[in-house]
Amino acid sequence: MSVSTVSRALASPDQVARATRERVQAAAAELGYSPNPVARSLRIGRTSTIGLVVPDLENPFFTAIVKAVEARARAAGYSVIVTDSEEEPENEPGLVAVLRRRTDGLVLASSRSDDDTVRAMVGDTPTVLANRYVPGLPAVTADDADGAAQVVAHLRALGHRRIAVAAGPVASRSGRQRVLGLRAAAERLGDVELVELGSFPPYYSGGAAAADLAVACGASAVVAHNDVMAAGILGRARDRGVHVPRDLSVVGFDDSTVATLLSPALTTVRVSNTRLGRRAVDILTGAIEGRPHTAGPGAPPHILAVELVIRASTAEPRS
Amino acid sequence: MSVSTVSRALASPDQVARATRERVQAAAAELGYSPNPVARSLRIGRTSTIGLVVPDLENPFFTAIVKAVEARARAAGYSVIVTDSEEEPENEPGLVAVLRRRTDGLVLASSRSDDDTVRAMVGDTPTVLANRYVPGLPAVTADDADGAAQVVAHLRALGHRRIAVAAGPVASRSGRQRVLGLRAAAERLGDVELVELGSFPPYYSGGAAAADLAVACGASAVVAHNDVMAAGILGRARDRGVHVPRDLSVVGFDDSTVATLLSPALTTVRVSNTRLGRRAVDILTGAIEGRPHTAGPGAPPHILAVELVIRASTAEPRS
DNA sequence: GCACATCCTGCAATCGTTCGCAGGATTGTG
DNA sequence: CACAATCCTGCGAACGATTGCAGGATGTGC
Repeated sequence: MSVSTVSRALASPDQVARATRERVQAAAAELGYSPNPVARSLRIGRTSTIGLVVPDLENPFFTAIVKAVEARARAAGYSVIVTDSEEEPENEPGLVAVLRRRTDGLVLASSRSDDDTVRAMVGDTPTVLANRYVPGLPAVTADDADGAAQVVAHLRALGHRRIAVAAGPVASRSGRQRVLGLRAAAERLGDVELVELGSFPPYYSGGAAAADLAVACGASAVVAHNDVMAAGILGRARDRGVHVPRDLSVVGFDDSTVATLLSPALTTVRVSNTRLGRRAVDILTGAIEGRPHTAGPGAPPHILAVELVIRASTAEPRS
Repeated sequence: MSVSTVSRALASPDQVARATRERVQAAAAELGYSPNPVARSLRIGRTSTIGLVVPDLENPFFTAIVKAVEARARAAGYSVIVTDSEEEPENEPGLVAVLRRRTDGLVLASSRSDDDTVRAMVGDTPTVLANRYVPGLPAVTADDADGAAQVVAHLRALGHRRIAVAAGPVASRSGRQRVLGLRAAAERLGDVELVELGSFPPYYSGGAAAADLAVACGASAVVAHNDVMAAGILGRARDRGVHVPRDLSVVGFDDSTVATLLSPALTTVRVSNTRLGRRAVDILTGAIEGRPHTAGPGAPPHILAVELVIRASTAEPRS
């Protein structure tokens, strides 16, 4: 029996006679044989592997993406090579360059590089952007602006009229969208005043710093760029004897795992990175396998709905 | 010029004349050529890729390992394929089977499978266990027992004499080691009494459940299996009006990112999964590249020292 | 019994490298 | 100038699969 027959028996069973096929399969099972994926990749030109680049593998915001991407890719028969750009834009091209050679396509999460650099480094490799938009490339993002609008509506309904914003890094797409969304919503409503603070580093320390400014400016509520900063606000407020939510309402973004761990549990905008990651993989595998593009070039980004999760850190203002 | 010359010019520059070498390198730079890693892997029989299996890619305990493994592997010229076993032991053999074919070696973090299954599924693939020990396989673990001893010493020094333990899953190696270590330390000291509660699921909810039992049993301090459970204890204590640390001291394990986010900030045993992941990769790449084994078969596991980080959740007991 | 269609199977090329081997070019030495 | 030693370079065979193509075996109909 020749290797070609074996190959066919395993890969396209209907092309070989039943007797032969069964003989092959029995032998394969007995010997524990399975085709060498490296050789297979070389011949067919596909590796069944995708690459994922994130700025920080330990940041809960990204770990949710990693988990979702890995799960979805595995379900679709792909392995995932992950890399950490360590928040440095200049690391990205190098990482992408090695990934392009070993994978069939890429998911770039929150790329910190500018539009042209992104386009140049991915070249013609099938690529999907997550939480980032570059004209000409498929992308999936959360509807941060809408989340911001929901936050403003929620706080206003509770009676807040003066709301502080603890902004995150300006380089972050979602950071900008969130501030823009809050600003737009406040203007639309007319009777709520927005006090923009920052920007702050998106860590606990940044939140702590913002807390003092928020209290000082007389706001009855503060919206943080993300949950971790909200944690910093909570911690600093407690240290200063400012009671949350009685004296100050606090809202986060992301609904990361810490949101429920804090006390009071955090009111936050849930951006489902699980869905985001899944969707990115679906689009990517579609492009790789040549299925009709859900996202042609020039298509708008897929925007996922977000959801305001109300917990214990927001309440009516005191007076 | 033949392909072999090009190959040599790029891979082993000293084997080709300087003039040719420079000509090749110039051309390669101009055309943006680099050898196809897939073909290379096929020929030399190595993929420069390692596989990493973790029970949950989103659990902060493991994300620290993922981050460290990826960083160290990248520095050593390897890519990392990650997979999530979803806390199901029965998923592991399948994942390992596909990884073995595509990678040069594996890191198995906190494998949930029993010893024989672990040995069988990895076969002769170079493998390093992280936070798990199976006789005959290289392993690196944290010194949980010592961490437990440090906790007991700390609490006893503060004046605690009745300490509750909120145990985690019995299937977890570190879970067992921690309880065993606490028990041994208490017995050694003689004058502190250990009240063992649980086991509980290692989540916020498990901690909350443990909190009530701890308060009821009259302990002045409680040691949780990990930081997330400690967060649950903190949250439940606040809801019930039990003040931490005045009425109850709380200690966690892991020093994960949440430890500092909580308030009061958590006293916890820092097990450096960064060092753990790094060390695992060092041993693995050593084995792959045939360097003198730091860990021969039958060698004891590498045990990393841990460190008690004292923050605000422990204090002298009230009376 | 023959022509023809159908179905399988094997041959051989191919994917893009690496590397042992041999031979040509170059250099050095007497 | 002859000869040996040294140094490069190219040839061609792997690595382990997939797949177009051709031909042998088998089956069908008349």
